[in-house]
Amino acid sequence: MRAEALKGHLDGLLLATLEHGPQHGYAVKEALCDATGGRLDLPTGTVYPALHRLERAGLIKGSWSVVGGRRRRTYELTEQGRRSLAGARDHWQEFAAVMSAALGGGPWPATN
Amino acid sequence: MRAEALKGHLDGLLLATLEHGPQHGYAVKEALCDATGGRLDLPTGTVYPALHRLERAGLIKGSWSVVGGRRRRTYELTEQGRRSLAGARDHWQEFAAVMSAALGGGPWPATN
DNA sequence: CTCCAATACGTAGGAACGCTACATGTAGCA
DNA sequence: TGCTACATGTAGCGTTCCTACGTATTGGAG
Repeated sequence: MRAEALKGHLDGLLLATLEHGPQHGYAVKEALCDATGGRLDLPTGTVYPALHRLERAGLIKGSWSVVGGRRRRTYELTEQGRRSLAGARDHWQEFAAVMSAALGGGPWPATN
Repeated sequence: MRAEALKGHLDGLLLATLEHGPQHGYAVKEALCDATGGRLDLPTGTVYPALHRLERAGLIKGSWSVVGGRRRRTYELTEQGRRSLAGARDHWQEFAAVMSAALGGGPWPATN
């Protein structure tokens, strides 16, 4: 998967992962990997800065804890984050429609 | 549409537009605008550098001409460009599948 | 005749993003 | 002892698209 392809779409993925409940960064990364059958195995250098960015933006809220001797920062969606996730889903629909219209080769990936 | 969303996906769109036949830059921009119902109205400062990039990469081939007193650079797909377009479509399918799997809220945009 | 929009090309500079590479530290197993 | 998995973090880089210009022609509105 091309690196640039993800740009602008990562935030939505992270928010969507946190929608299932509070998670720490490493768990988010693993959850995304699992949800996509290993096709989206993000480097930690991508995940952590993105989470920091989301927290600065007020879309998620983090809190430190220690589990099994390891420190964790657990994040959960804020109300604003929930709204942003809904917006991200809308934007994705829009973007996918535009891409499919312009890229051609079958409007929607049929059954795939 | 968020600016970042397009990153990494523009090349495929340009190649797909040129698949219908040779076009000059401005016409490509207009064609994309039309194909998407005006939802993708790219600035020329995005289109021209992208075409230059594709030409440098050997995916398209340009040639100058003059029509109605205006100089035009008409581009057409190279064989390599055709292969790259096929790859771009595959990558888009893959990417869209990953996004839908992780973003949730209905695997495919249903009937939309 | 003048002005402006549309057509048609171009570049410079900036902002944003994700990745690579590295650093730190714990737990657990061979 | 050494390695892997877990868990977090930052600095710097490369790519990409956008904004804001600049140039030039054609043709229509006023």
